[in-house]
Amino acid sequence: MARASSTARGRPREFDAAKALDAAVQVFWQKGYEGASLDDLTRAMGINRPSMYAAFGDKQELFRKALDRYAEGPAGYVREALQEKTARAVVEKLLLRTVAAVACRGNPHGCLLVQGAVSTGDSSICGELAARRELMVTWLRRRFKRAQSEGDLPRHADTAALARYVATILHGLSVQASSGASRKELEKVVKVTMKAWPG
Amino acid sequence: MARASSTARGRPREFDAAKALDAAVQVFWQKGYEGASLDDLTRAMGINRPSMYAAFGDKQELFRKALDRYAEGPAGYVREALQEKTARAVVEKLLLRTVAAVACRGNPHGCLLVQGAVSTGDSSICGELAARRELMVTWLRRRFKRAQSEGDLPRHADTAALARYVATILHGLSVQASSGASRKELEKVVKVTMKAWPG
DNA sequence: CAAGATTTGTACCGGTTAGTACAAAACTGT
DNA sequence: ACAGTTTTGTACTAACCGGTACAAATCTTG
Repeated sequence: MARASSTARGRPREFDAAKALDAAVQVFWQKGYEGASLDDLTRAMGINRPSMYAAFGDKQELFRKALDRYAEGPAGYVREALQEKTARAVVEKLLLRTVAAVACRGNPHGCLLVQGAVSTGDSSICGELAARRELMVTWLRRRFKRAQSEGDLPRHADTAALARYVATILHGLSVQASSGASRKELEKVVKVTMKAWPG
Repeated sequence: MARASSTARGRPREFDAAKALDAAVQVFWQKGYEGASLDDLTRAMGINRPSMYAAFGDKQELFRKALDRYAEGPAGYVREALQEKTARAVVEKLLLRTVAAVACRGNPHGCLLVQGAVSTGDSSICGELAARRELMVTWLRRRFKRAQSEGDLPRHADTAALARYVATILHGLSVQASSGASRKELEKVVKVTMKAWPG
């Protein structure tokens, strides 16, 4: 781990770690955790195996770092969406940006947190992904409670149920995209959802 | 392939092919296509490898037969649900039975069509699953069109969008279940969905 | 120019994968 | 009883998996 930039000793690395990680994200995104072999990964990253291990650790660690990177990059819109003014605006922005992300040309179809592995032999990875998906439910529930206290969501609304409902659609959109649904089709799904939204 | 029951010649097989296939369904359901190794499968099926190959073909064929079996068995409720009298009843029954199926104790959490593989190195399997998931959208769209002609769904409703919407929730429920959501939580999601359903 | 530190490329390791060859076993028809 | 047919169990293959040993290459420090 880079010694605080004091002075880098030894042979300097010849690749951009951030770019390499982005490439790894793409591979995991497309092939999932188990489907992505180290050959796939290192080829896409443009580095050889020992360089990968030195820079990122083993495959699991690389995957976790890819998840972090994904959350900041391609899925960075989630934090933005949660900051919208009303619960309705939060949901609409979250869903529309998700549609744009999962049905985008140039990117693998679907969400990495779903594509990565919904079931696998590696229960550690499976649990990690489940936990990260559950985080979305927690964020939504908190945001909806705030919305209640701010008056833009009915007081009788079941915030936990609504949060789970939105997360269900969110992850459902990912599956639809990986089934080949187009962006326009999924935008209609968002339209249907919003028409029914309380408030 | 069994010669029409004329007279079975040669050594008779010592296992029940249907039971063995059911066991394979369970393994694929729990571990996904790639995660399920032939050792896992044959062990659960109670047979050895050559017997499996002779009876079911290679791993892909076994998986396809497991999908067929799944559609008739654990997911057999889908056909029933589509025969309900109104679109609303169809959706409610479909979603509630899905919740019961994906969050059931004793069965792997989630739906085989999602758990099986949403992304994998084997694009053939991935496409097969995507196609089977898409079938659900087709069935729903047809059913909703019928509902329109029968008057229990508004004529201005976008049947394609509604079908995609319900399929989105359906597959989303599977992801939620594999993230650890309880049956009660998911039943609340269905409640939220139905409250917003037109008609 | 050395000495120490770090990265890079090659080549390998043991373990696991899907798939199969082959012979023994268990049946039916003659 | 014998020939023909099919299943069963063992043992194997070739390819691939994640991970690593090792030496050459490239840097900073003294």
